[in-house]
Amino acid sequence: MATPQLTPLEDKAWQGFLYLHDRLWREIEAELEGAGVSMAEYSVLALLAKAGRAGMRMSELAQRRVMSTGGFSRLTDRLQQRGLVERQRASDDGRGYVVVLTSDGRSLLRRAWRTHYAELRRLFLDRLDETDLADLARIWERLDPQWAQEHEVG
Amino acid sequence: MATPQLTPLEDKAWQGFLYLHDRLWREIEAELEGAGVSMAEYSVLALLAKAGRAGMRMSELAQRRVMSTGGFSRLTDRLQQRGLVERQRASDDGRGYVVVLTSDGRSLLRRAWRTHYAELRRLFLDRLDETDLADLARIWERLDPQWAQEHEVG
DNA sequence: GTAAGTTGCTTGCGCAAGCAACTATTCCCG
DNA sequence: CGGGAATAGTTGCTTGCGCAAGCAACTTAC
Repeated sequence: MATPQLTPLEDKAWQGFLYLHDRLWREIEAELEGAGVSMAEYSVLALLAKAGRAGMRMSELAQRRVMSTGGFSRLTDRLQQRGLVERQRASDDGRGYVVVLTSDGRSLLRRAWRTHYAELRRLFLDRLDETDLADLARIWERLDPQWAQEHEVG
Repeated sequence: MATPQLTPLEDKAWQGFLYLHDRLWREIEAELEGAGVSMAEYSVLALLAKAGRAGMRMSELAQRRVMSTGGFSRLTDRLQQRGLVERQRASDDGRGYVVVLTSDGRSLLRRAWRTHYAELRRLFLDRLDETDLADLARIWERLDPQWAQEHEVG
């Protein structure tokens, strides 16, 4: 049996996805270093900001960040040690924790956001138009309808 | 000054990019484990296969893989120790090496490719049509014209 | 031809993340 | 209810990677 091949278009679509993700991630992370957070940390803080006072469960955060619960437990440790985040026992489930942003966390996030936003504009948003963004959104929906549903504009 | 906000569409396009990359990477990597290579290793072998007998310079491979030269040096060590790859002194520059796939490397890659291909179909290609792929290719070009040029279909 | 600087790769060190084993709590079913 | 299975999170260990310093080979300027 002959090994199947990717068409040039398939290859380009896939390779570009891998390459550009890594490149943008690295560049934004390098800039964020000035604000004192890694991309991973930043994105957790951002999720928590959206969650507000209610906070979010460890496990859900880990899932959204696509990382193991073990790894996430340590990430939370670091944020907590720096006073950016609090663990609160979940009222409805004694096994779990709800993670909540502290006011220090909120203000660090505000600072980091400026950097993050500037880089995002420079590397991503400024280079794409509405159509491109809509195309991307449609593609992510096709690749993971479940994710898309949870990110419905409601 | 008010902090600028992302529009819902901008947010979705960006978050989906981050999330889907990580999810697909993880799932494919999990399957590749059966073939005995990580995604990072796999993609180096694949680059080398394309390069053929001529091989590729360490530095170029590191760049394409978006990793540090130090990290790549170790990655090459691992592949070389397993006999999948050879370092050959570069004839035109005594500091550098050219990395070349061995026949063992080639046959491992062939096996890994089947797995990789199946997963890629399942998670990515089967869910998108030609238009989607073309949209992606166009978007990668806009995000990094230089990369696109190097990946010209010739 | 030699000194000053650059580039290609390697190496010591530290950190962040995964896995798997463990604890504590909750759920499920007889 | 009682006891086993499932779930939430933590911890010990391992691994892969980045950073920065180092070495050797190349380049440029004088």
